[in-house]
Amino acid sequence: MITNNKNPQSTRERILDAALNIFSRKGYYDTRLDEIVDESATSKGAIYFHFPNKEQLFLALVDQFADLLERRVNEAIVQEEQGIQRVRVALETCLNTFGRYRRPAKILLVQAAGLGNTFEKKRNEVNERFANLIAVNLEESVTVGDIAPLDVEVVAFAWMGAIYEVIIRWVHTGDPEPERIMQTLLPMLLRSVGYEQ
Amino acid sequence: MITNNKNPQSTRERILDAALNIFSRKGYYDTRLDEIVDESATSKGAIYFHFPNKEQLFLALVDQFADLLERRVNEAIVQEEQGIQRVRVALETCLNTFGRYRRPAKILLVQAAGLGNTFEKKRNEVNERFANLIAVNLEESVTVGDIAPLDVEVVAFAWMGAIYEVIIRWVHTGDPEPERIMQTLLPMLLRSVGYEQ
DNA sequence: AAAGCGAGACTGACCAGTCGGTTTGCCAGA
DNA sequence: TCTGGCAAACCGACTGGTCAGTCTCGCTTT
Repeated sequence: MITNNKNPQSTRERILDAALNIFSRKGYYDTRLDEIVDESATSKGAIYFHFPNKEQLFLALVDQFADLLERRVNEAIVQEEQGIQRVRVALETCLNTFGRYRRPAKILLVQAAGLGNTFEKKRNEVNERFANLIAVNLEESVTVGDIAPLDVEVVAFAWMGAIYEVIIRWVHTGDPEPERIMQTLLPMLLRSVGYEQ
Repeated sequence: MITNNKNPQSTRERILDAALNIFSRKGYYDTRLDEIVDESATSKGAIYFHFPNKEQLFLALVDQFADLLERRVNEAIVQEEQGIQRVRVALETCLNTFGRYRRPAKILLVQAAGLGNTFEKKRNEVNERFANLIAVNLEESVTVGDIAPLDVEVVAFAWMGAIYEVIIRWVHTGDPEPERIMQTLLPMLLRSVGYEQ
């Protein structure tokens, strides 16, 4: 396991790290590649060696975090038996993960919106992935009889929106704390589909 | 009421109209001022006579729509007596207004996010206005005894997020239709605070 | 004639992306 | 164990297109 670097982290990782920091702080358009170069202590050449362009560098971050989130949710879900319990742990895991990874959350939730059509496509794609995950498990909850039938698609998107907005606010202002979010949002969402804990 | 224009619409309005069209279609950064010039059949000079810069032109649109929305919600609310009924018509009015004004909605909900700090500030400001409106009326519902006590601040933001996300999806894809949104989202949100129609 | 309004050619800062060059790691052959 | 050769990884000065904003001029209205 030999690296060609004095630095323990690979160049690619250093770039991703720096990009995450700056993008999450300034947003896509206000971030200059040269800032990423400085922060990562690499060079333009290195960036363009590892990534085709600025856009793809950004999207790599989005994908990276979306993958992580999905993996965690799936891992958590399979432990539970079908029905509302799966829905609950899915929500818990999302909230937890966002809480633990504030900067990636900001990139995914905030910075990836309103950047033009390429980014919107990506955001839709990611959203659809998660909304679908929720919808499937809600549907199962209905089948299993945990909750009454409802329009799971709309509910799934509404839930995501609710989570996003509260998290975004927390990302911006540090308030309300994850603790409080968990205590209010989780029961509220479950109640919204007619499930009283 | 004499204008110095052959065209019935004032120049300022033509600019705002064109800007709305293009911004909502392409987003802030992908919109060229020259496109707005073409679409509005005016000139750079006219734009810079009426607006200090591109950013302010965009924000003028955001404000314009936020004002409209707030006015409508307030008008609707005063007709009802305090408590959950006010909450219900506030939601109804929001959903209705977004439904009727698709392009402005897109500007407010999508294009104003992720554009850097100036825009985020504005978005927060607008959000806070509406979240507060909701929170106040929820608080009253609690006082009046329509619903059990809860963390109205978190709920308010969660509701806004839920509405936003579903509306955004509709704006993008045309689906689900406002009808369906109304039928699912409204009861769901009310249920989330423990109020069964 | 002066103010109000608008036209549109022009400018210059900015910054993503390029490109010729260097360094490093690795291996084959002697 | 040295050597030379090669490619992958990396460096950073430079470029060229882009576009927000400026500026000068002209028309219209009072």
